[in-house]
Amino acid sequence: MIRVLIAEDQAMVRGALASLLGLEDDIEVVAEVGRGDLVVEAARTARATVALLDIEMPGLDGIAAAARLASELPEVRSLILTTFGRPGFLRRAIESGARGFLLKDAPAEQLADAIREVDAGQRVIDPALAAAAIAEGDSPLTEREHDVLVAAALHATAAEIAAHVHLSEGTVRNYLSGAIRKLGARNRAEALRIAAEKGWL
Amino acid sequence: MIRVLIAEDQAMVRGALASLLGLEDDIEVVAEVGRGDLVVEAARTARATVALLDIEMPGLDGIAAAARLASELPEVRSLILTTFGRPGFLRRAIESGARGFLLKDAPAEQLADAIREVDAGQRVIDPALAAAAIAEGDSPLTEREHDVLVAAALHATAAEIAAHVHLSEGTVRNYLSGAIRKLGARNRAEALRIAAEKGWL
DNA sequence: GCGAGGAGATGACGATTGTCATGCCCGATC
DNA sequence: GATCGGGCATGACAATCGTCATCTCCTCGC
Repeated sequence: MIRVLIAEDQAMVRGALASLLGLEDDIEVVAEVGRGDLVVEAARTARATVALLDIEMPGLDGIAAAARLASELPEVRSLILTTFGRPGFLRRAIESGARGFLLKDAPAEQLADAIREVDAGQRVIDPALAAAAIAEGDSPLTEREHDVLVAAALHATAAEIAAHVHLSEGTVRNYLSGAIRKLGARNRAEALRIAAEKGWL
Repeated sequence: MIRVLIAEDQAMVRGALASLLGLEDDIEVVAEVGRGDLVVEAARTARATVALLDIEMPGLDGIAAAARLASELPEVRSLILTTFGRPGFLRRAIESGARGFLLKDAPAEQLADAIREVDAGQRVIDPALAAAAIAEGDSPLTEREHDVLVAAALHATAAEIAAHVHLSEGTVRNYLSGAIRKLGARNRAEALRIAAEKGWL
């Protein structure tokens, strides 16, 4: 019997996935959580063997949850199930120790098979997405450029960004300028769109 | 027997919802589509009585699909099932003839009951969301301000926006200025965030 | 010790943006 | 037909933004 934990913040989808897996006679859903920071605890007490993790979750995102599982409960295999096929997400997920990466666009029948393969120790990755991730390459952004860009997504003006990342306003503009150039954008709003699309935020 | 059509673009979620509804013995899933523009056709041939519609779909969004159903197949009751509790979405959904509005955050057990109520001719609306929609009021934006804001979300510079909506660059800035003031924002990026949050785009 | 190089800051610049006053055109209303 | 208001445009202005050259620290490697 494969003991599965489901981590997904939308209760309706969580319940629906559980019902989908309930149809399989070699799979048992032993835990359901709606927040990323409850994953490790629930996986331990329910003795899960596979963790099905959404990325967008409150508390802790699915990639970070996979990293914690890998370090604290390495016998639990993580399978990321997410909406967005951002190459950067796939890369970070694999680096975090996830064993599989599945899109919610994939047909429902594929889920149980993917769980079985991950449970058997194999890796499950959408081939097209893997190719895209390799072609995409890594983020060209410096760590500071990345931080400033993230702050720019939350705060409107350069002065606010500067206050939030503890830099001077001019330096913020310098980093933003670098990010804009590297991303081929024409202003910070476009740079944010591009970075978000590629999963580099 | 309640004959349900499921319209949801993410195949995995669509299949999971179908499996969830399959557990109910008075509900039958008679059609599944992944695009909004296939809803009316599928509902007609499958003789559905309730349409479960996601909002974010390619081809035609769920709200527009509900409007088409209401005019072409008025005997089919629409139930919107969506991720975002944006008050503007609820308002537009109801105006489009939808009979229910459910969030994916709601517990899975609620789905079958909501479908039964909608099928029986009742309305199903999350009370908290309804209150928020009433408190929120309607969008304060002019039709032109709305158009320009939408164009601003796609095109980066004022000149590009102007070309896209067939206005002069100065006029575009005037409308953006009005939208920024009405939304309490401090620049166009913040105005876009606020409008998107409230479902006014 | 010393040079290289990265992080951060500064100041200047031109371009873009946000704001405002003003004017024109046109359909609606009285 | 006069008036009003909305849609659209223009021009001017200050503030902000994007870019660049330059400077100071600090750290690392030799």
